[in-house]
Parts: sequence; structure tokens; C-alpha cells
Amino acid sequence: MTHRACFRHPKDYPCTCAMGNLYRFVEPVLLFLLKRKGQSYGYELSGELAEYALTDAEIEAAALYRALRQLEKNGFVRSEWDSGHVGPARRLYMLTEPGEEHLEEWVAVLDHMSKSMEHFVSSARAVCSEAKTHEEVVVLAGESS
Amino acid sequence: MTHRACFRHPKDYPCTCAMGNLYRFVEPVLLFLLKRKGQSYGYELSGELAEYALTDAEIEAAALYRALRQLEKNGFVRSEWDSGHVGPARRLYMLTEPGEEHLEEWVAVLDHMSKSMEHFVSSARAVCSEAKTHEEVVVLAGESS
DNA sequence: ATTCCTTAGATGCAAGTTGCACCTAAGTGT
DNA sequence: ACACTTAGGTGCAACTTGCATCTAAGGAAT
Repeated sequence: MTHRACFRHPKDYPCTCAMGNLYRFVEPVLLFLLKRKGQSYGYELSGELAEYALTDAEIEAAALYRALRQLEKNGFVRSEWDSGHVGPARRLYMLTEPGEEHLEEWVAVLDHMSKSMEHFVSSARAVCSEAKTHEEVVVLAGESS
Repeated sequence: MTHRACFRHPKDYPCTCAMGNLYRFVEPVLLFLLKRKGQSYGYELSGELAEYALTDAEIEAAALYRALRQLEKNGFVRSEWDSGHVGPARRLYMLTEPGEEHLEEWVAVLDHMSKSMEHFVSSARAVCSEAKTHEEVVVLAGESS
């Protein structure tokens, strides 16, 4: 039941929905956006998250708010209430010094993962096309048997 | 407590341990190994898993056995007991036709993710080095203020 | 005044993955 | 008898996520 049922994306789109749950890499994207913007708040970030998301899966607002609180609990961001505008108060987040370092750690980790995945993809493609070539050989040989 | 505590790897190694839990991508690696080997069993696979693992984190034997059962439940692999050898019986796994297709889906997904991560890494590096350059400018300017 | 919409943040619950510790069982060696 | 290796497995706590739902402030319309 976990797999093979994706309503959200068109067929042929390489979404991860049908692959079972994957962590969404919410943290590093939030750290990156906060680094680039200087400061921001949950509702605003939720609009820009999709652009740099590492999977195609939509990042839920609930996950976003929880990730920000978790980052704060771990000391990577800090926040203050901002009421200097119309509408409900916003919780403004900004990176801390440990947060800057943590972002750089994430960059190293994701660089590493990206390369591992590339290696995996090319190895798997080699095995699969080998198998296909073999199938073709079998099919061609089968014509005359 | 989730973060910043990795005992298992040397410092400076870009491990994911300190990044909180990440899914380990056990499934696609197992599908790939079964494709390449034709058939295999848990204990043997556990020795070859590290080579193609997509994160540096060790994949636990427990996770491996559970992933194989899950794959079977979902129809991507099938298994049979093998007692034709010394020692305890082995549960021999092999890909099914849906499993072959699922592997190809995984390859497409991981190709996509690999490229997203690469994009993220280069964007983040640009922002960080920009900030560093700015810091250097500030430091240099600060010399004479 | 009451109702509805938008903005903004948050929680409760079920389902899923994982790490750790532990267990069963077959065969081998001492 | 006892310990070791191979092989597969379970129970529990901790964690992430999706979905549904909630609070609350401000603005617009009836």
C-alpha cells in the first residue's frame, strides 16, 4: 500500500511519491534560504521552498513549521516576533553562527550524496542495458530456434 | 540531541550521522544488487551493501532484512528457502518483473535527485562564498577603521 | 454585527523508517 | 558440554511526515 500510487504527478514524471516515504531534506533548504535572504518567516519560506527542494515531493506547511522549531531547538536559527505590519504577527527567523556552519556541513554531505547517486545511476544503467542487450540477443537468436 | 553527535566517522568526513535521520535508500540498492547477481540472500547482501550505499551511514542488518520482506510484500522480489549447502537455510531472493520496472523507476528518481542536489550545492556554495568575500572585504576595510 | 476570506502559526494522530538490543536455530570445533 | 559462526528475525523507542484540524488577526462584504 506504501508504493505505486501517486496521484499528484503526471505519469512518466520521476517523482518520489511512489517510492515510499523519503525524508524531504527540509532542513538544508531552510538554512540555505535563510542564508540567502538574511531573515524570513514560515509563511514566506513556504512559497520559495519548492524551487530548491531536493525531491519533487511538496513540502507541507506543517513540516516546515516543525522543522523551523527543531532548528531553533538545536541552536541553528533564532527567532523573534515581528508585529510591525498588518495581519497576524510573524515569527522572524535568522541563522546563528552554528547554523552557518551546519549549512556548510549539509553542503558537503549533499555533494557527497549527489556523487554517490550519480555513481549508482550509471552502474545501474550499465547493468540494465546489458540485460536488455542480452534479451535482444536472446530474442534475435530465438527467431531461428 | 538528534544532531551534531557522530562517533562513527572521523572528523571532516561528510557523514550524514550528524544530520539527523535520513532514509538510507536501502530499497534501490537491494534491487540493483539482485539485478546484478541474479539471486542472493540477506546475509550475503549485507556484505556488499556498503559499496553501493547512497549515504555513508552503515545499513543495519535489521533494516536490510526488513526491507527485503517489504519488497516481497510489495511484489518486487520473491523468495524461496535454500538448504542445499552446509549451515542454516538461506532465504534466496530474486527480482520479479515488477521489481525490474521498479528498479528503473528508482534509477530515474535518483538521477533526478542527484541533479537537484548538485544544483543546490552550487547555489549554496555561491551564496556562502559571496558572504565570505563580503566578510573579507569587511575585514580588510576594518583594518583601517 | 455577522459572516467569510486571507495570512500566519501550530497541534494531534496514524503510518512509516531506523538503531539498538536481543532472540532463535543450524552447524562446526574443542 | 560449551563457544563460535552463519542466517534470519522481533520488540521497542525515537524520529519524520501527511492529513485533518485549530487559533487568531485583519480586511471586505452583506
